[in-house]
Amino acid sequence: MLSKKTKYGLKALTYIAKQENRNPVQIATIAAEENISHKYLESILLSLRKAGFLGSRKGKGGGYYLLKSAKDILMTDVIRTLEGPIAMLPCVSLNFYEKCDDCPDENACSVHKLMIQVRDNTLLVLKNNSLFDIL
Amino acid sequence: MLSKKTKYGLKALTYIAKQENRNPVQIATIAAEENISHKYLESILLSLRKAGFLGSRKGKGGGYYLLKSAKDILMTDVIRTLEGPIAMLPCVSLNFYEKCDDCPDENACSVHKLMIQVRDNTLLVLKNNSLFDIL
DNA sequence: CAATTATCCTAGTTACCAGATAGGGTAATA
DNA sequence: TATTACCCTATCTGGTAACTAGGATAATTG
Repeated sequence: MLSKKTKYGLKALTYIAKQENRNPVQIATIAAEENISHKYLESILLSLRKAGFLGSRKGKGGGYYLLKSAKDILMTDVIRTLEGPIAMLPCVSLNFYEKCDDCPDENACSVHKLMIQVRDNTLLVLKNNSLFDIL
Repeated sequence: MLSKKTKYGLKALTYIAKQENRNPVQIATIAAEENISHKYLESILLSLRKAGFLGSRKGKGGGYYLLKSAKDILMTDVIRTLEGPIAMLPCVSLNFYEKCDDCPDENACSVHKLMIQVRDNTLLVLKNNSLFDIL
């Protein structure tokens, strides 16, 4: 299951990407329009800024804006930033690999093999979708 | 992420399915072989029995055994029993649908559409894999 | 029958964390 | 210099995954 954090983050990014002009969008605006808790959204946007997706400006007329083209923001990257691993098991994660306590040999594990298939199919979708694609 | 419950359940099922004969397998045996907490596994196998995958026999020589052919036990069914929804968002779940609090119109939600794609691709894999296939 | 075996069932416990909140600090603008 | 809006750290709270405890119940075997 995707966390609300990731869902909110994706919705906020699309909201910002949808703007006609390039003006920064304020947290309060997004929070109100997308029905997200203001303070919670604040922390999410902060993560997205630190990860290099967003830039920000303080003061009057400030807010958040995209740092790259929507076509260059891939779903895999956003999800890995906010959610963490995309795989259904740590032992099949490409970016957040972790060994299972219970498996002596993961190549012999039937669940492992199955989850690699799931992972690859999921990645296929997420890699081929940019922020631009989901607008 | 898949819970350990589901992972343990799948491993236990494959362990039972691997038996040469049709003799019941004891919880203790599976727990030891697969490095799973005995008591925890007990509750998992109970769920699988109630869901109709396993049968059980008490007393000496008792244990758990498959109620259907391994080919008729689909990954989708096992996962839905132990894990719940396969989809990444409640609003795109086929079997555990739930409306999102924040979305007034889910057909207008960009995340919603993306997650439908992910769900369909995941289902493709899980539907085409039975217990027999992952042995 | 009685001893043993192994499942059945209900009820905890513990630790973690997602989601949300609080409050002031800091920088930019007008 | 007043206002705006992001920046940052800390904290709270409810839910739940993972695991544990202990006895009841039923089947087998000698």
